[in-house]
Amino acid sequence: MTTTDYGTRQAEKGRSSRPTGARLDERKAAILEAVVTEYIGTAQPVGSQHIAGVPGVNVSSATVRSEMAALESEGYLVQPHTSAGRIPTDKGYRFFVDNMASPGVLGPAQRQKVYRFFDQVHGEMGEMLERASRLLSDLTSCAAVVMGPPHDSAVIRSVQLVGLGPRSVLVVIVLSDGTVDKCSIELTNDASDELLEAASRRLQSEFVGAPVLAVGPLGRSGNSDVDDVAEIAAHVISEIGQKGVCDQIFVGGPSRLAVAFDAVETVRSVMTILEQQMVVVSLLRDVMDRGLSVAIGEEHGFAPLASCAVVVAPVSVDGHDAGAVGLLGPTRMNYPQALAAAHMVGDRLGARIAQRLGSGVTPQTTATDRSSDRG
Amino acid sequence: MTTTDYGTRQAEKGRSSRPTGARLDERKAAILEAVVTEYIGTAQPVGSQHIAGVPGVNVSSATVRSEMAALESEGYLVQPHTSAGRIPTDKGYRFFVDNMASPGVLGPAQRQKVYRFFDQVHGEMGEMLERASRLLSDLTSCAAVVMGPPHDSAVIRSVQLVGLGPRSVLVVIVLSDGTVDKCSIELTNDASDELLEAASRRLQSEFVGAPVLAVGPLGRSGNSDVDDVAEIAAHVISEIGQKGVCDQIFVGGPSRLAVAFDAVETVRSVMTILEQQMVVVSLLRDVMDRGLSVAIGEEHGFAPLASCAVVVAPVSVDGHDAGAVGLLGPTRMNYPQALAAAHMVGDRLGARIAQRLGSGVTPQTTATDRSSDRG
DNA sequence: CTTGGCACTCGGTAGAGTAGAGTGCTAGGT
DNA sequence: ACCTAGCACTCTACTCTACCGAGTGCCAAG
Repeated sequence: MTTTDYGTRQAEKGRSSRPTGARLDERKAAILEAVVTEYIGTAQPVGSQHIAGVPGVNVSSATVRSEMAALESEGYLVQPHTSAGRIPTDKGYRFFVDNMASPGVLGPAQRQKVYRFFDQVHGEMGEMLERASRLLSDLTSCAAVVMGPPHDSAVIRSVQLVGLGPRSVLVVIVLSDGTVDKCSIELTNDASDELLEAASRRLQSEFVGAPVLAVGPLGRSGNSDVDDVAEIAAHVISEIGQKGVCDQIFVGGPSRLAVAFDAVETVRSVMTILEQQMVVVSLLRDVMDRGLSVAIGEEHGFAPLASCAVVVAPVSVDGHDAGAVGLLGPTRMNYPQALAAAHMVGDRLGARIAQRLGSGVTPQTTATDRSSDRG
Repeated sequence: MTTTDYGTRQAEKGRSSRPTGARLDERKAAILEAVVTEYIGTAQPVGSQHIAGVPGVNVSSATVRSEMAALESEGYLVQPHTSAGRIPTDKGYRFFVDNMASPGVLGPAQRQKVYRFFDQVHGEMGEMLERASRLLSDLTSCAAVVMGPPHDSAVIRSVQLVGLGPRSVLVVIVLSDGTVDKCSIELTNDASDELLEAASRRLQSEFVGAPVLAVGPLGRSGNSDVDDVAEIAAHVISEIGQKGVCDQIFVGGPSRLAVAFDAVETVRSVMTILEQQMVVVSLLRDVMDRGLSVAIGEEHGFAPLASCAVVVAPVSVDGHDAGAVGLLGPTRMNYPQALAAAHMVGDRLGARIAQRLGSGVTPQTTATDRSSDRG
């Protein structure tokens, strides 16, 4: 047999490994990686035979078995039941993710999709984010989340009052990040177009250029009618600033969850979560604040999503936080692909926003960025 | 054997009924109704015994059996297999819906929810519609769709150009129905604030008060810089008008589908449909154009939704089309409840929009409307 | 025309048996 | 000291069978 001679003595494994499994010797790592890869692909418990053959693990199934038993006792794998194959635990996935060779590459077809998307995308910011969420979900077959830039660093570019009915006024503000927010208010008295015009001018001169978070009460100018209207408007503007980021979230392809999970009950509960924007936002922020780009299973401390993994990638414009993209899927999601897709889309999105805003990001940065990804 | 002679002559039931079953005698109708009601509640095939007892059908199970057999041969019921109970066909549901005693009433708790919602709801139009879709899905445990007013009757109230970057401009338009639409454009040359201001004024004077559909090419005014910008802006505005209604659609509670259908495959395909706004819009419009408020199974001619029923209710403001609300669920959905909820929310929504816009709808109309529903 | 009775049908469930995948252990080889 | 082939064992998934029960259609009596 060809199996007679192999890595005779790749043996020093158990020696160098710390008890809690902070580090695994090379062969264990290779086996774990093979198990995870296989399980991600098939969703079936992986037996030692399937692993014995893969390149990088040129040992017999018997050896694999004993290594797998060790990996199980260290908490990286579990058996659904005796005499079944092994399944990775959250800890197993975590090791896999942390030790992934490359950050992962998208297939050429998928990268092409991304490039074409960002070449073609146009229209308004929200629309772009929404379509980006669909792109991401398309690439990864996961549910995707795209979170727009937080308002807290945004500056007001325009304030306008538009009369809709005699006492009904729409306050429209445009922020420097390209988002438009709006809120309708009801007045106690009829307001003429001239009055609204005057109030608009007052708000413009007061607030344009100011950070949206800095909007506060307005001093009286003397014209009490104008002041009344402007005061109410200033109030809702500051409210908009407070509520901050929550508006700007787009979920793409939740239906992917229905195919990713086979238990209907799981689908239902996960989708219910996804419908609660606040929860999703805080989940993503929390993961990012902890400096992670992947949260697996219970790592995010959010019980209803214990069977899910979350992948996040920041979007930054000129070094500033400009939101994030995220992926939600089963813990056995394709991490290399998901990470690659999330980071690539996140990068591109940031570059696109920068370009659109004509902010400090230079064309070179974008170009370099891009060629490095292509090469 | 008992099998020696049968089919004596309970045969003449076929006699009085028209071949296509346009009309059913009272007892058949009562039995059909009982079967549908029971099936809606339990999702289990309904046997003759369960029906024999219900008020309105005070006959023995044997009689019910023969009537059910007749109903089956007329196409109102089917048996999943011999010696199972009966399940309504689409035709059966159709009869049920068309002959429902009342348009259906919501339970007091649910009506209370609706009233509270419309008392408390505030903020901008889109937000209200979105929250309404959640309300509806809450009330009915179906996926809900709320479609905003079509733009085609809307008049432009305001046009504004806001500079975001040196060559990046956001076109913001406010329509008379309270919606705000926006689109960013890229210029080939840098534009100063003054230039944008001038172009804004030009667009304002040209288009404010005009129906959004009437926006067309702009004549030259002489100042070519201003004209260039204004022309591009006019173009995107007319595009916004064209794309019309598609922006304004809100889907609430798609996760309900995951509990309503037990087959994961069905969940996936239906949800995929729901993610395609265009399709949903045309579906609702189509059903409404055919003068229906319910489309059951294959009635809507949309194969992927053959196992679904769609309930729609128009939203009208002062007699004009102002969108619609819809519900999507399994064909065995609770039609009385769904119809009642959809119509009630549709009505209230129309009244609320009217009130907000201060349009021709008088306070009385609203008040009457409301008390009639309450009484 | 209705109803109780009866024979029949057929899906769902429970139990037994089997095949197969996978394991842990051990003895032998390098 | 480690790897590997072989082997006995375990346990799930699947099949087959029997059976229960809900439900039906038909009939004969009221």
